[in-house]
Amino acid sequence: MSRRYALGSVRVSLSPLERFSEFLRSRGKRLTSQRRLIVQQVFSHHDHFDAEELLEHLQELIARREVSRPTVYRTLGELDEAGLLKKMTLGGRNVYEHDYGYPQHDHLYCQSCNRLIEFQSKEIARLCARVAEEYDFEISSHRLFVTGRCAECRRQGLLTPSSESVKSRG
Amino acid sequence: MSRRYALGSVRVSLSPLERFSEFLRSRGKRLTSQRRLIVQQVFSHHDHFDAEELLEHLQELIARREVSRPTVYRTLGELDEAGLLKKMTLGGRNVYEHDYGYPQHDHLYCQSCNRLIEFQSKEIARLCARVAEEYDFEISSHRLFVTGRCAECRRQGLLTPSSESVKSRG
DNA sequence: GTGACTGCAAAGTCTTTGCACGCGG
DNA sequence: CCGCGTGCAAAGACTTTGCAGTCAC
Repeated sequence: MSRRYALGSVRVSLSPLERFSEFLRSRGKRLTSQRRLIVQQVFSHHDHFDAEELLEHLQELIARREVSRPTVYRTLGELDEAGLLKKMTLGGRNVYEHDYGYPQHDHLYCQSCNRLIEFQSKEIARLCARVAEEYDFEISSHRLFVTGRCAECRRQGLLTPSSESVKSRG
Repeated sequence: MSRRYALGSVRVSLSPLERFSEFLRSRGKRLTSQRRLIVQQVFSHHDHFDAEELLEHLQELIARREVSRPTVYRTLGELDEAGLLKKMTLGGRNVYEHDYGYPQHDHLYCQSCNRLIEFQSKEIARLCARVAEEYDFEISSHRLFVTGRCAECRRQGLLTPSSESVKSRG
C-alpha cells in the first residue's frame, strides 16, 4: 500500500502544530514540549489509532520521562476539541483519526481484521440533511459505519474477529 | 408521547422469550429463572437502555438475590448474540435496543438531551450496498448516527450536553 | 513571577472473570 | 445427576483526577 492518504488531502495553510498552537493561545493555554511531541507523533503519518497505540509509539519518550500517559490522554482530548482529530468509539475504546487537512469521509469496518477503510459519498450528507429537515433537527455531524468483511479477509477465509488494534487502510 | 413504538413493529410469530428460549436450546444453554426475568424486563417496553438502567429497573430483584449484576451483563450479551437486542456504543458505554419484531432504522442523536430519535430510510441501505460493491466488501450491517440538536432543545436554547442516561423518543 | 501543566499514583467507571454452590434438563 | 449457570468478590481494561512541583509566557 503506497498511498498513505487514502482520500488525498485538503489544502490547509497552517501545519497541525501551528493550528494547535493557535487554538491553545485562543484558550489561554500553553504550547508545552509535551504537547509539541504528541502532535508531532500523531501527525507523522495518516492512520487511525487509539491511546494505547500512540503510547506505544511514544514509549521511548515516556521511558525518558519526557511525556506521560495522563498527558497523552489530556492532549488527545484537546486535539479533538481543537478540530485536529476526530474521536470515535470502536469496541469500547476511543479511536482517533486526522480531521485537519483531511476530507469528510465514512468507514467500512472489517470485523475480521479490524481495519477501517475510508470512503467518500456526497449522498450521505444529502440524505442526512433531508432527514434532519423532516425532524426539525440541527445536524452537527454524522457518522456512518458499514460493518462486515473486507475483500482480503474473505479471500483468506478469515471468520474470527482478531483482537489486534485498529488499523487503517487506504 | 403516546406512541411507544416510534416506527411500528414487524410481525413475528414468537414472543421474545420464546425466541430466546429457542436460541438457548440450540446452543445447549438453559432457560433459567434469571434469564426469564431479564428478558421480561427488557421487552416490557420499547426503549434504548444501558446496563445501568436495566439494573435499576431490576433493583428489587437484585435486592432479593433473584438476579445479579454479572448475570445481567452476561444475559445482555446473549440477547445480542440471539439477535433479540442490538448493541451499540454511545459515549463509552454499551447501549441496547430491541432488534426483534422491530424494523431496521437509524438514529438522530441529540447532544443536548441525549435522546435517540429513530428514523427509517431505504436509501441508506442502497447506498451502503453500492459502496460495498465498489470495495468488494461483504456487509453484515450498517449504523448511521446523525449527531446534533433536536427541535425541542433548540427551542429551549439548551447548549450544554446533559449527563443523564440515554432516552429514546418516537 | 504566576498560574497553567506535568508526572505520579491513585481512583473512577464500566464490564468481565474465577470459583464453589445450585439448579435446569 | 451432570454440568451449565449463578452470585459473590475480585480483577480487568481504559480513562480520569488530586496534588505538589515545574515551566511557559
